[in-house]
Amino acid sequence: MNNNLVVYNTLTRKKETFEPLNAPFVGMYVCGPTVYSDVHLGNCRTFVSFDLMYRYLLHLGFKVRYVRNITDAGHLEGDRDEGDDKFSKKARLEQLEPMEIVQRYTIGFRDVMQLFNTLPPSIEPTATGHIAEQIEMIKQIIANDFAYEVNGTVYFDVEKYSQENNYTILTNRHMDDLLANTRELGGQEEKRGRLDFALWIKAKPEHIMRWPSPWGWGFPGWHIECSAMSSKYLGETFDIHGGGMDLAATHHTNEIAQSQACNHSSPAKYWLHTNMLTVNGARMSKSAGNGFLPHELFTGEHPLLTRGYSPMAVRFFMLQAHYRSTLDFSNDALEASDKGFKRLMNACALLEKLKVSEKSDVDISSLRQRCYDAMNDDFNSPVAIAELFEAARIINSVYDGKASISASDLQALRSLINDFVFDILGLKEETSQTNDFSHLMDFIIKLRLEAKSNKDYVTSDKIRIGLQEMGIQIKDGKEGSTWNKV
RNA sequence: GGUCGGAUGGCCGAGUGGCUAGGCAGAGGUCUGCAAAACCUUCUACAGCGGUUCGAAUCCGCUUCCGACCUCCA
Repeated sequence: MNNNLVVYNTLTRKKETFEPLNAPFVGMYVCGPTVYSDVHLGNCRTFVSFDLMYRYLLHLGFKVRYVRNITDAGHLEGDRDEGDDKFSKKARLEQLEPMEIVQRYTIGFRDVMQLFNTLPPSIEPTATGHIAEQIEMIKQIIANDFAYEVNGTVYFDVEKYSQENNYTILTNRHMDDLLANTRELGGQEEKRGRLDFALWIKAKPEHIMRWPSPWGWGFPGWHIECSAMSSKYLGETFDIHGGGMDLAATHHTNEIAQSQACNHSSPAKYWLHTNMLTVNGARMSKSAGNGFLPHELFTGEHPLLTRGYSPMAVRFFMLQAHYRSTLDFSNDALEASDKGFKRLMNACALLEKLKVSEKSDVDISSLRQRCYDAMNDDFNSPVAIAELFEAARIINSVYDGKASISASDLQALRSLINDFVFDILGLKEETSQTNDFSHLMDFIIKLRLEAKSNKDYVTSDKIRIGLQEMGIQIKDGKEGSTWNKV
């Protein structure tokens, strides 16, 4: 197995050689969406980034169990231990059952993920489907004396935990500062420490989503679901835990604490965090109201966009930046990526039309190695894409008769494109109904060729310009004409 | 205020001690009935000020500016 993979581990704040606990098996847990509203593009970026990692690990030959949860219960509005969870609040607004909300946005999420050509996870567990596991875990944490119950609500005792453990191991903050800077919030009288967080929350009478527990009717706290589900499906310690950077300070910090307090073991060996998508330099987020919804992007129905961009062009745009960098979202940036993406895909399509020669003046194997080097360096897709544009240049040059390629090099080039462009980067051609359409186009192109050989340029231009207006571009070359959608 | 991360050419975005990133846009050329595409050549760069070094965009210090997290968010 080719494994020179190095990943940036948030836990150690440096790049480390990726060595699975139990190779060739890899356990990867990624914090999924909270399904109380449409996913915005920032969410999508995270899942596209982890899709890239998943695909690359699979390509390297690892047997990956990829678990990505659906959070459909318990997420509170704000850092309060009282108040509504997001599902019942949204449900009242829309006059729907909470599970109706969950169903609607779960389906929406999966549809969008499919449009972005992400592979489905191996397991997609829901929080509501794992209430029992969460209760068991809370019971164990109480038994280990790291949690306490007050009036039907169970809190995690952060200060006690931090006496024996490094609570802020993931973000390197000082406990003193945390204690000094935590906001004074209402309704927290029953907590012993101001950093304590809820594991189980007592349901108020009007609260719809509720389950019985040893502490009465309630619902799970904000972080316990991921601890319970990751350990259930991947074991107490697994290889990769991922999520957006915004989750590190609170959600992941608390997950680590819960797992340590429950199992006395660290949940994951490598913590991988993806950076934020920004708009005009500020983070795209639901609360900031600067979120782009996927369909706004695809249709172009947004004040900041001049036109729509296809899911694959957007995926390509995301992959042109490294996952740990912020990526700024703008019409100009998308425009540039869209053109580059089409250039790459057009070259890939030409691959089947190349003529082989005796000799080759291109070096495919070193190109392939450079693609591996890029991906092995913490999944550096932008560098890999730069190398693939070199492949595109080679393809175009051979097609133009300005370079030659041997049969074996052509085969190597084909497998390079297949492996990296389609399998690893997860890009795909977007032309729909290609089959019927292409017969038609062959016929039209033949007609135009006849007109051209009769020097009937009025007709040939009429065809070309007419097709152009329909979004189909004719390109005349030495070997005849080709076409593509614009 | 604390913690962390940034500042790269017209735009996006890699790189991180010496060697072209790449894409888009711009300029010139080849090809071409026209157009487009493609190919070739080319232009614009490392926030500022010091320091280390034979050599710094890259390391160190300071300054300025920006962002994220510390409150739900991927």
